[in-house]
Amino acid sequence: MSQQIKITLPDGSERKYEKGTNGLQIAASISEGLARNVLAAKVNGQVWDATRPIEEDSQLQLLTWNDGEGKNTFWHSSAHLLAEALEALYPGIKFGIGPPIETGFYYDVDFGDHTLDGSELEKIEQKMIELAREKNEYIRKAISKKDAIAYYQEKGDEYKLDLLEGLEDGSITFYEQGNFTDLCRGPHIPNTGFIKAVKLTNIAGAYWRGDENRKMLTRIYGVTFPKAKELQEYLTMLEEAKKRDHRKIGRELELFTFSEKVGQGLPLWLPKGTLLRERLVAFMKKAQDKSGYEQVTTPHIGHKALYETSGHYEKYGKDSFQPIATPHEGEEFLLKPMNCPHHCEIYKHKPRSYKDLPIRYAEFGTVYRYEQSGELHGLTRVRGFTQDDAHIFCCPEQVKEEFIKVIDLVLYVFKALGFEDYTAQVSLRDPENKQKYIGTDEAWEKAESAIIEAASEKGLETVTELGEAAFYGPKLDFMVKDALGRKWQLGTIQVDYNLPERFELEYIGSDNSKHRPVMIHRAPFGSLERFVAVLIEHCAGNFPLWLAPEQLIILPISEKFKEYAEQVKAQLDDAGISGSIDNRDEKIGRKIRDAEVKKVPFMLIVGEKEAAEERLSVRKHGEGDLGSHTVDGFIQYFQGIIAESLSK
RNA sequence: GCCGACGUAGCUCAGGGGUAGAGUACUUCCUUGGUAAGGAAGGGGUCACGGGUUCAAAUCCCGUCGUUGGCUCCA
Repeated sequence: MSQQIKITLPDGSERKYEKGTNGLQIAASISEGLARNVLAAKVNGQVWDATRPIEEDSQLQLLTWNDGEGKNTFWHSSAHLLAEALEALYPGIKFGIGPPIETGFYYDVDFGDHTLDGSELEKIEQKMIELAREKNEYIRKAISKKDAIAYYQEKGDEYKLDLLEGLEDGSITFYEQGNFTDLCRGPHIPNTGFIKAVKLTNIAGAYWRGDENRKMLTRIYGVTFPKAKELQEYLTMLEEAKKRDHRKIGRELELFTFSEKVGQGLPLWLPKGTLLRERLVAFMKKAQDKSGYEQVTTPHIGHKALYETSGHYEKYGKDSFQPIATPHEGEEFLLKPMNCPHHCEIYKHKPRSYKDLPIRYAEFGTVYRYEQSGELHGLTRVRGFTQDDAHIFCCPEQVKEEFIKVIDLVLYVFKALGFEDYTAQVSLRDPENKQKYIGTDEAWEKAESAIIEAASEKGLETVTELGEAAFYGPKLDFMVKDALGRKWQLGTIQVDYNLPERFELEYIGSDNSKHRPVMIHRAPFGSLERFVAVLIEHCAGNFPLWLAPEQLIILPISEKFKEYAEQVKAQLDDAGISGSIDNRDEKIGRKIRDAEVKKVPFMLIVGEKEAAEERLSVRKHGEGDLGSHTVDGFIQYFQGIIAESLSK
């Protein structure tokens, strides 16, 4: 007589099954459709193969493509399928690791002498589809460490042997599908037949174990789907994302450019891009003025001694732009990589009282950092950029309150610009590796708890990363994704107990003795460059009216109405609204099309009717004809939109 | 910095051992047109740069620079 086990489903219902029944069988007992879609089973909180027998009473959740863990399992199994195809096509190659990633999976492979060409990917995709059609089961096998080592020694795969070294005997499993066996913890989908659509997206080099001193393997990225249609949708989405690429839109809208002669990673802002920047700067200055900041201005270079004092020279000197020497005296100056040392010296220019604190110095400071050439990317990663930087000098008791105020400012900025989808990351130091950081344990602990408390008081949802702190202090970063889903850090708030120490900053307390202030570095945009890049991708170049570099354009029906167009322009100018006139010898349809393509928010069409009635035909970008308005009426409407978006 | 790919007109791209092509943009002319492309003509490129092979290189080879997808790094 067989034993029964009790299975509890997520809805709380309980069912009895024979001991040793697997997730797939349970699914089949519920519905055929469910059985067809089950990728894995979550048994008592652990993701298992759907085909793995369940031996005791358990909580069970059947995972499908709609579950993140289901997708992960699917892609992980796809990585194995890729490996199987590769082994069939390139016998003798060696394998590193092949995990699922946010979208898809990759496998790191050592091809020996062969260099994989992008044109070979199609052949590999076909092989994968061919193998998928065989519907080979993924078979889990426990194996002893000794046997596993023997297997890979025989195969000559030093990477798998390296991985095995870190594994404990008794917990090692192999997974086998078709003719391919891989060292793997699992879990996997029931069989390869679930994989219906395959796209290998790109090839890249990747160091074994991420260590640049080890061998570089060939990393093949791919993505797979249970339905061909979903692959099509994914590819369409990628194409749409490419259209939002800030590099493309930046060129088309004439916002910025790069020049080989000027140097890589050094953006050149064109007039329209500069206007956009200036609007952002004005916006930030206004918000900061309200929050008690004072603007300061400092030079682009600073004496080497300044950075020796700050500690930056010791830490980054070798990997920075090298010092600039004076011709005769041989004094050395550095291009400033950050503004804070300068601001510390401003703080120091006179004695400070506790009554002066907090002091908040803000500067749109342009800094220069030597970024590795391979790391440069459009405006998101450059070598010269302008931070919306500020440093708050306060007494220790004020840290949390100041921190909260800065969070408010960051959230205000994000809201005004429509960034709703961001993550807030608290970066703490790596407790295992404390010597990487400057400063005492006590100071670090104080700073870290101030951040955590401030974030929680603001109700901010945060993720915490150990080891991601700056060398001088913990921080709270705001990250936003670009069009292609790559994460970028924008706003940052960082507590610093270190620089005040190094610069010997002081204030006189109410007890008439000297005390050390705490510094908070903060930049809500992060850098204007990166912010603009992400903003462009966020709105696909359709900037909110108050930011648009070209807010409106007047389109005369024919040259007969040029004079009236000029008159309208003058009226708008008087109201502080600037716009140009399209006086080209083109039909109105053409002028409208060109303005639409340039994403100009408003088109004001003026012809016989409008000139006679002293009115405008208003057309809104992306929406079309808004009908006839008086000039004053339009001005009110226009200013109303701006006022509304800035009042949020 | 490392691995791979790419570099032809302002832009998007075709071509490919025998001194360069399209569309678009630009200029001029015709047209004076009412809500997403009116017509015609014309100008414009050391085919990234430097070497090599060859009777001949934009094309093949090597190097440099730049761009790009990753990796590593990121005050």
